[in-house]
Amino acid sequence: MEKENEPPVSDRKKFDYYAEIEEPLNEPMQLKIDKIKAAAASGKILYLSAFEKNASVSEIKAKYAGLAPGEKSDEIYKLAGRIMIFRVHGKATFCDLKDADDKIQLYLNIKNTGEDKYNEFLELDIGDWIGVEGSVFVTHKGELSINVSDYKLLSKSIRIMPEKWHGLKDVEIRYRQRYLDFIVNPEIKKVFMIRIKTIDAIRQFLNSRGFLEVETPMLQPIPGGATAKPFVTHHNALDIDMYLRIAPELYLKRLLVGGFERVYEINRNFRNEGISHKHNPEFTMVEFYQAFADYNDLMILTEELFKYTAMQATGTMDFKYRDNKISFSGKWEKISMLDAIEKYSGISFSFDMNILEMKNIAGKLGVEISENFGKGKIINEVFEKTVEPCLIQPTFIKDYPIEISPLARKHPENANLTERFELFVGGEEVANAFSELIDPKDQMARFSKQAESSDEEERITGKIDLDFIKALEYGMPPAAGEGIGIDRLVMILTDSRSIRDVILFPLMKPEKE
RNA sequence: GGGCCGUUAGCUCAGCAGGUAGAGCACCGGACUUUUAAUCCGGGUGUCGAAGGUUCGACUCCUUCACGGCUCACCA
Repeated sequence: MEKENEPPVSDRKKFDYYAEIEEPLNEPMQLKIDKIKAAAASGKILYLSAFEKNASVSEIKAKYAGLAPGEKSDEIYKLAGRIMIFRVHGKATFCDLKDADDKIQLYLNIKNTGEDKYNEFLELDIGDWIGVEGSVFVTHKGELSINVSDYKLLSKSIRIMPEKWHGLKDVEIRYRQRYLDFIVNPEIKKVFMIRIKTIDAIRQFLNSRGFLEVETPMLQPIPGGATAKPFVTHHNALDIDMYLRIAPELYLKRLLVGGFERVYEINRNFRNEGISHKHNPEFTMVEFYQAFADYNDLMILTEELFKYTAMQATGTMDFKYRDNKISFSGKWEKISMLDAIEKYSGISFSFDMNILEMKNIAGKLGVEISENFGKGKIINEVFEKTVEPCLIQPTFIKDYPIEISPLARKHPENANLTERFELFVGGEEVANAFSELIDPKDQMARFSKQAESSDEEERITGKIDLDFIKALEYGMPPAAGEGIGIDRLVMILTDSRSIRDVILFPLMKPEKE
């Protein structure tokens, strides 16, 4: 970061900020900087502290929607926004002003503003923030406009805006400089509005069902509740390593031990793994727990939650996602994992089968099986390969093998299975839930098995959280819990190709100097 | 991490069997008092992602690297 030609600290006052912005400086920017320097030298204030506006563009547009060409209002409005484009016609000028939700055309006429003010206006640049005062009218061509009588520069823009017509297409710049993306590609705001409304709807729904929103540690001494590599950090004063949480699960369950019956948390989890169009290192989940409920209760609740959320966030239950049409309406299918495999691939697996026979079948399907895979893991691999891509409409897959479900309660009818379901939409998993394991002895046994696993990743996350076991020893009520990946859900609701399209500031590798 | 592709002006993109680049928008100068991608006249503003190599000569060919996209593997 240090530059060789950087002046010593004592000379910093003389340091020319504008000369250091970028090297080399393009001509349009250089001219803007010259303009700024000249204005500053003449005592002009380029960055005001506030502007008292009395209307927004969308309010004006709603109020004067019925105005006919040639008609005008007597009322004077004060609006503020960013200049997006100029159309100069000699002694009259049009320009578009964009505020938070919409944009409106400004009209300046030298006769109305006076010569000095008019000419000064032409010195403004695209990107500048201004406050304007004027009346509403409709042009000959039918465009609702503001006839500006006075204006103020509120904040000066130094950089050049991307192109007005093609916008900003370079996805790298769009993700890195999301603010520019919002300025130039306003349609992306719809995606993020759906995200905002989705989270809001989930809160409303859970609150209405008596769930309490809580906050549990993101900085944890032992990361648990999922199988994933954690981010490691260090607490200086305590001189201990800490981990960013991979899931809130174990803390939310402690609250059930403490007597809370329904809790939820909406926030980030962090997993130190690969980045892809489906994976960002930090992602948002809602996780909730309901005492005295089992996974069947949560299937009913989940279906209601998704339907409510979809309607609140988008106003519809029918979506296009990639090449598929998805509908949240109607009753959602519930099918066990083994039945689903039989339904979609014709293979009838059972735990009575010889493991070699299972490996054989899996091998024929082209599923890669490691030596150490047990029956449950083989079944899951076959499921992912043959069934998952077919689950376009919302489908609950239930009764997962115990081998891949270390925190779920055993199925009462089959000790190889658990009371667990996942919800699939568009061929992808969006929710994962189960009747919770509440027997400390059983939980300890499963943690120990994980800790001894030959899989390195499982071992890292297999550090046993003895305090959690202790909590269970005080008695946790029967409960069911669920996690829903909000980024994934928003991707479906907005037909987004990449998780980065639904995250405001997705992680990007730092640009090198 | 593997494979494939991309990176040229502030933005969107051309270009080249190897002779150091050109359009539109933006920007600058001029005309224009209801336009809306305003129009008309004039002006190209560049470390062709970075570093090596081949060559008389590289934006172009080769190698390595960086960043990004798609895809496979793993995970949500």
